[in-house]
Order: sequence, then C-alpha cells, then structure tokens
Amino acid sequence: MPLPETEAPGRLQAALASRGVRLTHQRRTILSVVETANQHLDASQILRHAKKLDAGIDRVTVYRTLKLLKRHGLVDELDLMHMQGEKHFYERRPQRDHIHMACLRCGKILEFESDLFDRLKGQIQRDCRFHIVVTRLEVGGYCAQCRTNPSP
Amino acid sequence: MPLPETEAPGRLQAALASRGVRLTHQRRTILSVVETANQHLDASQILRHAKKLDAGIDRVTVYRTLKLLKRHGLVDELDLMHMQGEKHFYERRPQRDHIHMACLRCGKILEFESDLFDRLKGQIQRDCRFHIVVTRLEVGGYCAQCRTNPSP
DNA sequence: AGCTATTTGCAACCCAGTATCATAAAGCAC
DNA sequence: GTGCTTTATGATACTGGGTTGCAAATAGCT
Repeated sequence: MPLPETEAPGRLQAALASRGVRLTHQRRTILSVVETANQHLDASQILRHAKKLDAGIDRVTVYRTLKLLKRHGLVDELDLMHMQGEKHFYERRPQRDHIHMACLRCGKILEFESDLFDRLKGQIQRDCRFHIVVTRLEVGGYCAQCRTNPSP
Repeated sequence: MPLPETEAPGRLQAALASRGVRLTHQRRTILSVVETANQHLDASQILRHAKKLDAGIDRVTVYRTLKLLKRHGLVDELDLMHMQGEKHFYERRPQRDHIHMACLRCGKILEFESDLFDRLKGQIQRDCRFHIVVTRLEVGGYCAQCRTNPSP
C-alpha cells in the first residue's frame, strides 16, 4: 500500500507525460524549478532560476509553460492580494486546497488548511449546483507578530 | 429604528467626506458610476461610463480614485479568475462578504453568501491570530446550466 | 474673494503578458 | 540510428493595464 503521496520530484513531468504532452528540455527545466521552489515564485523569478539551469531559455517559454500547467490543473495561480504590483505567483497544486493569508504590514504569506473550507466548497457545489474546478481564497490583514509588535 | 442599510446613493461620497477626503467633481462622477453599476466593471468600463457624465475625465483619475476607494475599504477589487485577461473588477464593499463563482464555459459570475464562509473567517482570525482586513474567495468551474446543457 | 494644499490632465513611461513566424527539436516509424 | 511530421522554441514586436512627474486647475478653509 503506497504511503500518502509525497513531494516526489518529477511528479509534474510524469503527469504531463501521461497526458501525452511533449516533454522538451526547457519544460523539464521549468517544471523542476516549480517543483523544488520553497516559496511562491512569479514568472520572472521562475525565469531567473530556469536560466541558471539552461541559460538559453526564453521568458516566452516560461509564460507558455505556466499556461500549460494551469490548463492541466497542475499549478495554481495566486495573486497574493496584489501586494507587489500585478505579479502572479505559482505553486504546485496541493492535495488539499489551502488559504493564503498575506500580511499587509510585513508581507509574509501564511498558508492554512481548514475543514470548514472543505465543507464550504461542498456547500457551494450542492447549493449552487456549481461544479468546482479551481478555488482561490486569499485574505489580507495583519499577522500575529505585526499585531502585537508596534515597532518594525 | 433604521431599516437595514440599503443602497443609498451617495453613501460612498458620504463615507469619503466623513474621512476628510476632498470631493472633486471627477471623484463624485466616478463614485456614482461605481455605486449605480449593476454588474462588475473594470477600470476602462468605469472610465467609459464616467466620460458620459463628464467628458473631460482622464483614465489616470479613474485609477487614482479606485486606489483611493480601495485604501479606504469602500470597494473591493476582484480578479474573477482572470477569465478576461488581466483586468480587475470593482464592486462596492458589501455588508457581508460573498463568494464569486465564475463559470469557465459561459463566463457568468454568480455570487453566494454563506454562514460557513463567515465561520471560516472567524476560524482564521482565532486559529491563526490573523486580523482580517479583506478577503477574496473566487471559484472557477461550471454553472448548473453549462453542466446540464452540452450544446451552447 | 483670496490662499494653500490637494487633485487633475497630459504625456511619457513601465512591466506583465501575447502574437507572429522562421527555426529547432521531440518522438514515432522504420 | 535515420528520416519525417508535428509541436515547441526564441527573437521581436506588440498590446494593454497601470504608474510617474509635473504644470495648471480647483476644493475648501478663512
């Protein structure tokens, strides 16, 4: 019996391959950047990381690959309350949806899973007869540190 | 005893005035456009409507006024799952937060209020010790009509 | 009415993302 | 491995939402 799915590297590649998507060297590079990121990256950060692995990679390819991953539901696009201009951020779609909380003071991004959130999604599907494909719950406010700590 | 707050025209103006914000002719115009809109408008649509009332109004003023309203928590900015490019949409901040559901097929936007959503926000504030200022819950998927109606 | 701080309009600008198209390469058949 | 077809890439130019800097206009106070 398999353990609960872990963050197996190559999972994105495998997912794309199983859907018959052509795996180019550039795509592998971008996927590995997204997979190994330990924070939310925007397109230009993904490009910078990808260029370290493959200097010839073009920003257009990054945009196209991100769009591809979105279309296949393999990454989620975040706005993070537009705290840093109009950038979009990306993360591997997790097993279970979570909430993003953005501190308007220190800029920190917190994540939070909640049964209530899962139940809310169930309610939406039932009460509105709406088939949910993707959700995004973002919250702006002040984190515990910034609330209690008046000086920077 | 006052009835539950209705959509009194001029409420935005009054709110700004009470905060000591200077009310220019252009701002009044833009506020009335936002207040009387019966759908979610983006900045360029707001500009078009405003120009009908005051032809000389500039798009920069629209952007600046929307930013002002956001800063004062009087309007909410929506992305509506980026279904129409990178536009942002605006609506008067309602008494009670609601969820936006965007149908990925017909493009319709549905709104939904939910006790579970209110409870979820309470949970976030308590469990994460996070003081919520603004929330945005957007859902992409397929509405009842588009689920049951295979042909356009 | 006069004064001053704030706001406006204009023009130039920035930056994320997209369209076009010739070239390159994935991956299948053999 | 070689050849072939389909798909993806990179270069470039472009679009469009949003911002900046600054001189001229104006809200609102006295």
